[in-house]
Amino acid sequence: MTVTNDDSAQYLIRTVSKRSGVKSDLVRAWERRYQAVNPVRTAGGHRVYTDQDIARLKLLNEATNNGHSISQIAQLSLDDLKQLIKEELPASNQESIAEPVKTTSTAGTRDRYEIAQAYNDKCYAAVLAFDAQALESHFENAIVELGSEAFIEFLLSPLLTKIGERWKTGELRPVHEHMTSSVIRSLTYILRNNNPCPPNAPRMIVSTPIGQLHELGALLAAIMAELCGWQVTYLGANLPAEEIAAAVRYTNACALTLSISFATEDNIVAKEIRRIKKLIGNEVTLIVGGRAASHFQGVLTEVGVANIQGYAHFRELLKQLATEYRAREKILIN
Amino acid sequence: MTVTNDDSAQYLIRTVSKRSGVKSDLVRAWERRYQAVNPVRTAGGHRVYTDQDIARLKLLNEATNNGHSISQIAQLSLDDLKQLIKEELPASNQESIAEPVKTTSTAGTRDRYEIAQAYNDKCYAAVLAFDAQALESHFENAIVELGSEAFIEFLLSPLLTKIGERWKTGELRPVHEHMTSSVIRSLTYILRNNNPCPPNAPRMIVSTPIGQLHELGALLAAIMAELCGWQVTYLGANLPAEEIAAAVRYTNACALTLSISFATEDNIVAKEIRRIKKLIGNEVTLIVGGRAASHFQGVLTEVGVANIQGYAHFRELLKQLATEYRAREKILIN
DNA sequence: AATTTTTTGTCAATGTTTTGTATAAGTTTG
DNA sequence: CAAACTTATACAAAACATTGACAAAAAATT
Repeated sequence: MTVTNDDSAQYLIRTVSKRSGVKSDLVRAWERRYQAVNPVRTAGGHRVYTDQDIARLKLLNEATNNGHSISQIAQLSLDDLKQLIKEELPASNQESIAEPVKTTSTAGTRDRYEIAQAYNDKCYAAVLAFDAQALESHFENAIVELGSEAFIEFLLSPLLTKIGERWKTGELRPVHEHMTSSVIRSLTYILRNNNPCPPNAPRMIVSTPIGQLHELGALLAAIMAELCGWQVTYLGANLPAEEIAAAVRYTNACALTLSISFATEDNIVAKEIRRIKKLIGNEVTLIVGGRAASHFQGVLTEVGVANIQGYAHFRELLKQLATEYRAREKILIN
Repeated sequence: MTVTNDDSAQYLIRTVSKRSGVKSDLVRAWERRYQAVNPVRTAGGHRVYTDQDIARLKLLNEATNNGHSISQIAQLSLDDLKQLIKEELPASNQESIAEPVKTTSTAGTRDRYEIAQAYNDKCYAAVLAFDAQALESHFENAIVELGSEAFIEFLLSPLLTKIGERWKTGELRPVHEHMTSSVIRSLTYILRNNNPCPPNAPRMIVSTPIGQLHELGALLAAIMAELCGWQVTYLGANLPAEEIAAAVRYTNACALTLSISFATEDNIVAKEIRRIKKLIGNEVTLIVGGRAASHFQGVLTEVGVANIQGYAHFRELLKQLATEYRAREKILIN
């Protein structure tokens, strides 16, 4: 993986420093002493870096903070570095000595937004070109650079919206969406490992009712819920009410999220939602979101479902519900 | 997880000390007096340790605390040390998570088969219990312990067959399959990373024709193809002929694999296969496999498609085609 | 039981390496 | 021209290495 990335070098050293968190002097020192990066030069000799270089420096920074010596890891490949960081995570709970947890000089919200913007363009271009490898590679870098939260809020969420729109205009075909969701599904693995879910996390099922073939929205919901501390079982799209309800029962889930991104004229969706509600009962919180959810406002209010109003709203709801259920769980135990 | 076979992970002594709980001076003393570890050195003479060294020192520390004399145990192997610790505390504080002990020397085929057998039971139990987390965890361990090849041949392939069978008898519901494929899809990431595809790999599209909702077979095919050196774009299940053909065109794929695991009475599948063949032409190799593929033998021979006869057959075909296409590519370049 | 020997963890002295940062003087860029 | 780069050299704090010594604990011997 990550074979081909955008090789187009474009950043000067101050940008690289700002984004990676490594001071300019140090970037040069690492290059001089250990060839940690190999930027090309302008005609005048200024260093020009690629996105990969930034990701690389960011990882090197993190790894050195974790105790690796720069001289030893400077020449590792991007993949090896990622591996290295990943292996660090489980070790952190073994720390006997209190460590001065170094605040990784995180980019400000403003910066992140702009970075995400740049990634957004690249990712969309990859989708349009049907280049799954490039898409995955961009996503990987973006997760490293932005962190999971910003990745979802500033990149994934807008990107999926954009894809949805372009699909309607005909610029994209259904396969584009399939390919994209395929890439994102395999990325789930990284995101999950970045935020290992707490042991007493409440469970949630995420799916799409019958007739709703678009799974990007559901996928986004699943990822967001995981990041908010839920233990999510994602089922994919287009499932009958009975199946969804069975999954809720099996997992003992306390919430079910359905994504509806396409407004159909028939009343299948409404029917399915009613059936689902009946099957899962009132103990399980039913959440419905998606671009076309408001089209079914009638049924939603009828069965008493909160319609999600965008990213922030959903996130709040998830966090609130999670603490609520955790509290309830505690009472049951005591 | 946390498999310690990464030779690239290199730490200086302070980190080793912090992680293992053995003071730096003592680490050096143990090395000097008993060769408890054999760190390599930097050009300047600093000791550089691996993850294994850390694990080793951790165990040595624990063992000495338990009353063993360092001189006696310093040279024991990692496995022996683990054994030692285990015998000491039968049920007290089992703090360390049971680790999938990777035998340093590669297990023989016979062993692997048996190991896979054990995992098979565990995995199926997880599927039955609808426990996605457990399933993912078992898969992760199995990949480490068996290696990608054996994982697919001895575990994944039989497991999916079993799931398919049990689904027919009604022991499993469709959701079980959805959950399983969801887990496997996110696992794709690991497998891909284990076998980075070569730069000049031939491209393949994997999907399922319309009406075929079962994606496990396709997923398995995709994973196998990736392992055989293909660059695979997986599209999921239930796609119309036009979409699949579009994907082939976009990616310039030289092969298309379809999985058919359910024999329908209507002739939609036959129709779709004919259309696909027409759309992609003769330049693109069309491969059809799956439990129910033989049910459509008529169409398959009509359009000239090889029907896959099991794991080994598919694997051979993949490798053969890959080299064939790579050779053709070379000619085109020269 | 008392004495000697060995084992083992810790420390100190002294010199070297690593590594982040700083300064100076020249060059490129807009 | 000013701001931002460049190279080259320098510097100091932190970390590491080696050697040798020392005392408590454990084991062996008398």
